[in-house]
Amino acid sequence: MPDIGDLRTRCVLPIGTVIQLTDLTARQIRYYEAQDLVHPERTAGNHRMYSLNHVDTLLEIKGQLADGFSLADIKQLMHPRHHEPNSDEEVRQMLRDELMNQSRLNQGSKLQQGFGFRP
Amino acid sequence: MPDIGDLRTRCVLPIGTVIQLTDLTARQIRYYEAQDLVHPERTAGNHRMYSLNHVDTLLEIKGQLADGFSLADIKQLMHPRHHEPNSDEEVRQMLRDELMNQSRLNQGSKLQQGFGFRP
DNA sequence: GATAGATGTTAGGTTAAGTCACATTCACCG
DNA sequence: CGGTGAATGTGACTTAACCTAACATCTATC
Repeated sequence: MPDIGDLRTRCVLPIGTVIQLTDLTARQIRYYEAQDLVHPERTAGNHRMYSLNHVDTLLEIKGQLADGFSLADIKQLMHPRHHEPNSDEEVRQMLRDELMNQSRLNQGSKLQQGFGFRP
Repeated sequence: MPDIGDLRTRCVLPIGTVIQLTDLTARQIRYYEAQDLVHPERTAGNHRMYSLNHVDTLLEIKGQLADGFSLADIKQLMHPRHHEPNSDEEVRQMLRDELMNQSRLNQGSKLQQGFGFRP
C-alpha cells in the first residue's frame, strides 16, 4: 500500500501532462529547468517526472514572466541571495503583489529598473 | 490558466505512474479495464491516462481481490444491479467492512458462497 | 547592428506504452 | 483425474512520447 497522500510532492506527471496543465511548451519547461528554476525527477529511462508542486512553480514562473521579469530575476526571487542591490524586502513584496499584475505591458527586466517612483 | 482544482478527476497519470502507485502490473490494470472495472481516457496517440479516482478504484479492486472476490463479483459490487440473489445491503456492508480484511485466505468467489453463518 | 534572452524547429535516438497471441497457474467440478 | 475458466505472465512487434543537441528566429538593449 503505497502512500498516496504525498501527491503534492510525488513526481507522477510526465512532461506531456505538465504541458497541458501549464499551457507551456516542452521547450519552455526544459529551458526553465536548464536555468535551474525547476528540478523534476527522472525515470530510470531518463524521462522527466513532475510533482504538483513543480506544476505550481512553473505556473509561478509563467506569471512572473508575463509580469515582465526575466528568468534570472525569477531565480533570484525564488532563491533569495543575501543583500543584493535591490533590498530583499521590496522584492519579496513584489512577489506577493502578484495580485495587482496589471502593468504587464512593459519591456525589459523589472529588477534592472528598480521599483521606486522617482519623478 | 487551466483548472488545477479538479485533479481528482483529471486524467493526468500514465500507466507507468499508476503501476507505481498501485503496485499492480500493466497486465493487471489493462485486464481490469477489459473487465469494465476502470475506464481511463486515451491520449491522441492511444495511451491510457488515469485520474486519482482511477487509482483509488484500482486499489479498491486490489483489496477486494485480496479479500477473495472475483472480478465479476467486484463489478457487481461497483455497479449494483437491482435486487439480485444476494441482497444489496449485505453486499454493500461487506464493502465497508474492508476494515476487517483478515480472512483473505479462502478460495473461490465470496459471492458464490453466501455470507450467512449456517451451522 | 551586434548581443543576449527566450523560444521555435528539426533531426536522430531511446524509452514507455500499445496490441495480440500464447503460455502458465490454480481452484473448481463433473 | 482431466478439463475448464479466471487471473496473470511473457514475448513479439509497432507506435507514441520523450530525450538531447544543434541551429534558426524574434526582440529588446547597448
